[in-house]
Amino acid sequence: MTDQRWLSPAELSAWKKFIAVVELLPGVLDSQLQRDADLTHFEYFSLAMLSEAPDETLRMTALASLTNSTLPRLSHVVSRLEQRGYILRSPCAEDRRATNASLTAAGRKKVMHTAPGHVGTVLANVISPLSADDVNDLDRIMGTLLEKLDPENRFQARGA
Amino acid sequence: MTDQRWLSPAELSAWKKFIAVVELLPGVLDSQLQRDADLTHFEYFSLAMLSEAPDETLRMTALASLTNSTLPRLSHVVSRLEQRGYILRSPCAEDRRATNASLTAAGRKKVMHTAPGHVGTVLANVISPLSADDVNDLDRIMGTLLEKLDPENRFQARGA
DNA sequence: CCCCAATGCTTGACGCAACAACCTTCCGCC
DNA sequence: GGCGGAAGGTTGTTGCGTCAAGCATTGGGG
Repeated sequence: MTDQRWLSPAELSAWKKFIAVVELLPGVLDSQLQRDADLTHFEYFSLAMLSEAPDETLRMTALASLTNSTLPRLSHVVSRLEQRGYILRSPCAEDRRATNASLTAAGRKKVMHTAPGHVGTVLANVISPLSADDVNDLDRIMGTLLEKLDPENRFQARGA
Repeated sequence: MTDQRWLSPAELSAWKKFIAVVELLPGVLDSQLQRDADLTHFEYFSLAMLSEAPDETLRMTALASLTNSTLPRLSHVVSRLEQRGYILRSPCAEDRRATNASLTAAGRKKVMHTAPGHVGTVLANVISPLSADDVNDLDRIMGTLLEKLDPENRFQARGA
């Protein structure tokens, strides 16, 4: 904390732009999903993780790890998604403390129906403005940062 | 929305990592500031913007633009910071609808005292892991994205 | 000169996230 | 085999962000 180095001009420039993007991007994603599917990005992401899981089912803890959320937060969100009919909770046979969350047919349909618009937003706002080289650089840089921010690789548990 | 292109493997890889960082980074920044200064990143950023402004004073609208927030949000946050003695509100002479927000002496001290730790966190988690080339690439890529996400350049009103 | 729309900001109500407290089940150990 | 601690989830409370009004001021057109 007494590491009293400041940022160089080049570093400061990059940092300011980076933090601006970090603040703005979630709003863009959330707005589109909210408007078109009445889902937050976190809700969509949770459903998407389930849709990619074997049997479209995950333990709460596993899903919390994949979505980088706390268990209490996930529990609340899953409760809402369950009430809306997208997710079904069931006790886990192997460990009776645990709860499995599974995608319902309606949930699967919701994800499939929502994905194109979301992907379109990502393309329009992030991918399309960048060149192929930019995308590679972005991949490399974010990979480096993830090693710092998420050492256990919980978030990126699924392969590149 | 019927632009039914999907993401290429390279794009998908970059996107997954990027979104992971976007989700994780705010938490890292907020945690450090909360722990060491009892401030959210947004509160710190607001104070920092004021500290760089002429007379350490800005109209609410101008500050909202710099911090990329809505006016209601800013109004609430400024109310809290005012109660804590870091900011003073005063009516604007030129336009009696407007409100000026100024840094108090305590607010200035708070920013000066908080900045080093915050910069240290940024260095440790974002800048240090990257090479000089990485930083340049990051600057270029985020600049490109900002043109899409913030066309009016409100967020980056101050020079690079 | 007056009216009316637009601007600048504030306030109140509601929803979601973080934190803490709690209950249940599992497991290691004696 | 039963005791204590750890792991897995759920439930309340508090705090912040968003949205919808609302009030005051300004500026432009009749």
